[in-house]
Amino acid sequence: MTADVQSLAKRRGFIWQSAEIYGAMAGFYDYGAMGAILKRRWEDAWLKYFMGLNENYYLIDPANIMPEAALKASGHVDSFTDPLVECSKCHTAVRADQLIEEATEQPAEDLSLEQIDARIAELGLACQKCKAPFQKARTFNMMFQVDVGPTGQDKAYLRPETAQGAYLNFKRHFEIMRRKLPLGLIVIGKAYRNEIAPRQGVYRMRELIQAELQIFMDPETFATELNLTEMDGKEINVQLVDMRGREDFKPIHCKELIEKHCLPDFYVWHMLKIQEFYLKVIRIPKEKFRFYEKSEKERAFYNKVHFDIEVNLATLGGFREVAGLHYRGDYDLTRHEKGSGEKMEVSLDGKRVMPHVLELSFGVDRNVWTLLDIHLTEERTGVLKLPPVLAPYAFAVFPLMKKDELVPVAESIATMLRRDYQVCCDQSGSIGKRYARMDEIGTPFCITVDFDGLADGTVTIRDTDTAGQKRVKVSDLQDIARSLMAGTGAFGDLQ
RNA sequence: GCAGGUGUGAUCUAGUUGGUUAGGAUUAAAGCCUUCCAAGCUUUCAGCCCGGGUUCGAAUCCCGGCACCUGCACCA
Repeated sequence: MTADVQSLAKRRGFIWQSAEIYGAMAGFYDYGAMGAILKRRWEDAWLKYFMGLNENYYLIDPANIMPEAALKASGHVDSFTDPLVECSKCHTAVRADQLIEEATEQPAEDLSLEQIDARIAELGLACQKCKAPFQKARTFNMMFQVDVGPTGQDKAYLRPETAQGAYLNFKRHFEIMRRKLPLGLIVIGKAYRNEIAPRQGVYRMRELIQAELQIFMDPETFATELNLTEMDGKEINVQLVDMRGREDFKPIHCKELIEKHCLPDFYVWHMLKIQEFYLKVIRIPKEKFRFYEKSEKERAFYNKVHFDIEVNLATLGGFREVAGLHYRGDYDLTRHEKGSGEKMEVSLDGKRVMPHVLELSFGVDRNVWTLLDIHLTEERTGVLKLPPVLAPYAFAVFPLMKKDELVPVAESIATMLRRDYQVCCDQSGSIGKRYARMDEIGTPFCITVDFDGLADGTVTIRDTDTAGQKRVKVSDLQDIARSLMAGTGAFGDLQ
C-alpha cells in the first residue's frame, strides 16, 4: 500500500524527492504538475473555510527570513537548540541537559557547553550503553542560519514556523483593522527546520509548508463572538490521555468536553470546526479522524490546552499528526513585548487586554499526502476519489474515438468548460485507458462525446467515484458543471 | 548520527561464484484497428544512484559519498 501511493505520487506527477538527478537531499520534496495544483486547491479550500470563521480574519504573507532578535524573543534561538553529547566509542548521541538532569535531579537547561563538560566530568558520567567517555558537548540548532548583507553581520534565520510572522505583525494589523478582537492572522507558507534525520517521506521535512490561523482574542469575551449553539448535540472524536492503549478514540459530546473535561468553550467550538473541515470538506472517513490529547509533559509549557489533529494513514502505519490546536495564552505577545519594547497590550472599551492566542496550525505537506493516502483506492485500477473542489482537473472531455465527427465536438465542449475550470481533453488510445488515467489523478467527472449523442446533442458524463454514467444535454453542461463543482448538486441526482 | 539492509528505463522488476549488443512487464509517444472502462497489432523513446579502485573485462568485487527502508537516538 505504501509503495502504491508513493509510486503513483511519482508516476502521475504529484510529489517526489527534490534534486533527484543529483542524488537528492533528505527532507526536501518537489511538487509536480498534479501535486502543485492539488496542494493549491487544498490551501484554497482551507483558506476559504477558516478565513470564513470570522469577518475579522485575514491572510497575510510575512517574510521567511527573520532577524535573530525576533527569534531570540520567541525562545527559538535558545530552546530550538539542543546541547548534545556523543559517545566517543559507539557514537550514541544524547541530550546533555537531560543526562545531567537525570543524574542530579536538578534543572540543567541553562548550562553553557563548558559548564556541561565540567558537570559531566564532575559527575563521572559516561555512555549508558558502552561505558565509554563522552566527547565534548556541542550544540545543535534546528534553525537554518543565514548571513544577511555583504558582511553577513546581521544574523538571521529561516523561520522555523510561520506563526512568528503573525505575532510580529499583530500590533500593526490591530490598528489597520480598526482595533477589534478577535483578530485572525493567517499565514500559508514555508517553514524550515534542520531535522537531524528526516524520514518517513513528507511526514518530516526540512522545508515544509504550514497553514496557520493565529487568533488574537480576549479570553473573557471570545466565546460571546462565537455561535456556541452550533455545538448542541454534536460529538467530537477524541482520544484523551487516559484512553491511550485502550481505544483509538471515542466520540464525546462538546458539552461534556467543556463541563467534565474543563476545556474552554471557545476551544471546543474550534475543535468542532476543524472536525467539520476534515469530515465534510476533505471527506476524511469519520473513523479515521481524531483529536489526540497531549499530556502535560508532552506539550510545550506555554500551551494551556493542546490537542493534535490526527488522521489514520495506511502509508504511515496509523494515526499521525496533521494539524494542531494550541491555546497559547499570552505567551507570544508577552515575549515579543519584552523582546522588542513594543507594547502589545491593547485597549478595548477602556479595558486593557494582553490578547491571548488560539493557534490553528496545519502541516500542508502532510495534509496533501493525507489526500493521496485516504482517497486512493484500488477498486478497478487506482482510483483517487478526491472531493471535486480539490481535484487538479475538474473535468475531462473525450471523443469516444478519434474520429473526425467526434473530435471537434469534444474540443468545443472543453473550450467552453475551460472558461471556469481546469479541463483535460484527450483523444489518444482507447476510451478505457483515458478513463483509467483520469481515475489515477482524481479527475471527478469525464464527459464523452459518442455517436448516439451527435444526433440529439447529448454526451455522457461519468462519475469517477462509481464509474457510473448519465446522458445529459450539451446545452445543460454548464449548469451541471457548476452545480457539481459547487456541491449544490450531486452526480446521483442528475436525470 | 549509530547498526543492519537496499539502490537496474517514468513505474515494477530479471540478471551478481565478474564474461557478448542488461531481459521483461506496465506506462508514455506515433500509427492501425476499435461505437464506453488500462483490449489487440506495429513502431519509437528510455536504465545499472554518484565518484574512485581492482581486473584483459565490473550492474556484479573493494573503498568513499548520496539516498531509501528497519531498529535505536533525535523530533523546542
